[in-house]
Amino acid sequence: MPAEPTDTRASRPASRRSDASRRAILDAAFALVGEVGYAKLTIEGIAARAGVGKQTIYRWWPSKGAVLFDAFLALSEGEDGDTALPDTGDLEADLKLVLRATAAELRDARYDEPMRALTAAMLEDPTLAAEWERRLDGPVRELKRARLRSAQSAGELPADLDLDVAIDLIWSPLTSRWLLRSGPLDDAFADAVVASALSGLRS
Amino acid sequence: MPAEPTDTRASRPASRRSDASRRAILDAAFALVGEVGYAKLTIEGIAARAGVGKQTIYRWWPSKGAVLFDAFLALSEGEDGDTALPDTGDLEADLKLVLRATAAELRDARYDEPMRALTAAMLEDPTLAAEWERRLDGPVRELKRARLRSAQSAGELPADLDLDVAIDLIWSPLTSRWLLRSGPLDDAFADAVVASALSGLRS
Amino acid sequence: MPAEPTDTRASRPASRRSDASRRAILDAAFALVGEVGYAKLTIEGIAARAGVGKQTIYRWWPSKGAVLFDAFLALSEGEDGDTALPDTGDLEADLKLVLRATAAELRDARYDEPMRALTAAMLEDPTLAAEWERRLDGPVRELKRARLRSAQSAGELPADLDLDVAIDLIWSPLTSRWLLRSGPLDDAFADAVVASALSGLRS
Amino acid sequence: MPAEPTDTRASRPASRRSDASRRAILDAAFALVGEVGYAKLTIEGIAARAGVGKQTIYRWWPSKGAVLFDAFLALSEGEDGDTALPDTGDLEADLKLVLRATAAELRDARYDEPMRALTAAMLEDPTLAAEWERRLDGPVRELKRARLRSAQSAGELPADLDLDVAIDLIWSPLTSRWLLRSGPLDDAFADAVVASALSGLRS
DNA sequence: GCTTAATCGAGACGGTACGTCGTGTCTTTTC
DNA sequence: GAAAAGACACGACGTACCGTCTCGATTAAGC
Repeated sequence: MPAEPTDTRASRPASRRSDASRRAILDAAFALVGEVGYAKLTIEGIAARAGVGKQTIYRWWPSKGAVLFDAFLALSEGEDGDTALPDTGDLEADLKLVLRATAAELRDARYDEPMRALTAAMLEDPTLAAEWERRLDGPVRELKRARLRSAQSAGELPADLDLDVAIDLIWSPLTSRWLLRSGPLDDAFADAVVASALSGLRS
Repeated sequence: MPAEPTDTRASRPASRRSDASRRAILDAAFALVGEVGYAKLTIEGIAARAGVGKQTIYRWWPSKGAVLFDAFLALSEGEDGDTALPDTGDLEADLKLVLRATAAELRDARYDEPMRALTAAMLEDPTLAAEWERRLDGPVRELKRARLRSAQSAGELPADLDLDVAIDLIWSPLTSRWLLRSGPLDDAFADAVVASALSGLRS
Repeated sequence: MPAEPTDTRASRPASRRSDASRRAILDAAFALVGEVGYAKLTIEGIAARAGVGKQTIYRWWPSKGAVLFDAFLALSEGEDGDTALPDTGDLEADLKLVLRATAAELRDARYDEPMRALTAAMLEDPTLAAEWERRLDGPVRELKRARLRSAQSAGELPADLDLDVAIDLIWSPLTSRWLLRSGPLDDAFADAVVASALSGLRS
Repeated sequence: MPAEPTDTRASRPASRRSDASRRAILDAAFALVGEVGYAKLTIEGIAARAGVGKQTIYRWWPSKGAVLFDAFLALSEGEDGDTALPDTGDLEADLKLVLRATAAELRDARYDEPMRALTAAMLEDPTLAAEWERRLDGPVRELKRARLRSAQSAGELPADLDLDVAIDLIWSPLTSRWLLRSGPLDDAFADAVVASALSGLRS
């Protein structure tokens, strides 16, 4: 994984690393994985597509999974406005909104294959999974926690609720269906999951 | 994937296929994937371990993922006693029992890596995922549905409940945590998920 | 090599060997070697072309070279009228006639590639070469010797001439040029070789 | 075949080709073909023996025959002192000397099998034969021609003699016997061929 | 502004595995 | 009991990538 991602704004003192090559590699990796899938993604292919020597990739990344990972990071650094989940005071409505948006993204052809590839990479490489947890999933999970805590303060959720269990209950049905394509990822499903999770299956 | 799995009892007249080789290949694949992981699992390695020519694998399976898949099938055909989920009349207790058992299995070193590998294979090959759905996950899901229907009859669950959503709500937190190693898979987690899913987070 | 070739006219008592298959194999081998060359000639290819099981070939021949060899035998058994070289009393004229005919045959596309193939087979397999010597080249060489002996009787050649050296001197330039394609195989060359061999390079 | 053979003395700027690997491959090919014969010579075997990746062979040579060919070239580049045939003024004696030496070389176990293999390769691949003609046989033939021309100047041979026919007449009996093992390659044979060729079979 | 060392593109290298083809042996079924 | 058919263990094919290693040629730093 690349040394330091977040302090791009600041100094960057000692490195003569070519940013043009870095971007070309990341873009090529993202584009390629969407075309051929993770299994057929190769370092050589990325290098050729990016117009870059193989060594330039090996110098900065330990594996194709790590390249792919950084391609995702670069993507989310582009947007990254979402510093918080919506909080209108109506938890159920807010969650439905969020899950519908997530489902839409997972249905988007541009992201489906690459994210599936990244998931495959993490399945086979625990260090990637840990990095994902630290850099992307962790922060997002904290946002989710914050929204649920807000609901606790508002009395919408019990104060002693285990937030990690709650988050899994709300979000994992979506990712689960997506990963194994075991059902449609539509708004109705998102709504049903939120409603059921909040009110319980028992009436 | 081999043509006919279930009619092993009957004739099998037209094929000169060697059953000894088939078993050796399946066993070797299962053992190897536990040792080296899915990414480093190779057809050549399986053939060598099984004492078999590569062609014998290529003749009957289209990919290493398909071999792995059949290795799992062979495994579950061995046991296959579980024709139903426990039904004591107490849904919550029964589900806790089942989820605890599932969690235990996912924690078992003998199955963790191979199942992770199979999941990776299915992520990269939709036809494998479909086959998995048809042959293993589908039947199991039907057992789950049956148990929930029984609970509906007993008045433990509302009659108009969407059973597919319910099943996802109950089981996906477990698989989700397992896949990305995002938390412990202990009995407490299993219990908490079942309780929350049934009673709702709002309670 | 097949057991007994020459007594085909007579009994054939104990063998249930299929003559149709034998002919089909020999024809297929001869045709195939003309199309793809010796290196790419395969037992499987011959069997497929002949509509015959591989085992039928392995049962009766030890190698693809042996099959090819028999294909040639079958060919020359068809003709085999030439029980003697022409003997008009004029040795030089007779030899020119014979060498021109040989050169013409070597130029014939139908025989060039197959004979080249057979030569390659003999280069790599001394037992084939020995068989060739015994069954085809030997008898032919005896015909040549007979013609030269006749010339000795007629006083055209010295009585103490080493006939084997003489035969090599007359015939090997032709085969040599043919094998390595080191020059044209036309009538002029044949004539020049005969003239030079008989009269000597010195004057 | 490698691009430039003769300008080894000069720069060689543009190629990053490893000379150590090249030599190892050539040596391995020559050694192996002497041990197992041409038919059982494999690229894989050469690579293994040379301690080299297969791709390094495929990168620089189109076939095993071409490798073998270069192995011979490398050999003859080592010696290559023979810039002319002996010329004592006595053509017959000189030719006997040369043919005896050639016969001795063909009898030498170190060269017999490899040269036979190279001949087989050329039989099956006309481009190899052409290259052989251009690089080895051609120059040698020029030396022969030069010696015969010298004999013409000295009045030992007629001025209008076709030198190509003469060369074939003198040298092909030797190669012919060698190739098909149709007789002994001793000094007596060499002497008889030279004497007969020069003086003619008709005494 | 000059130099000098890290980085770049390119690509050869020793390897491993790919998926295919042919070998020679074997077994099963048909004639 | 030979023949067609074809599965099998084996081994080589020729290709694709791996990750490492030179090669000059930029190229940006610090002297």
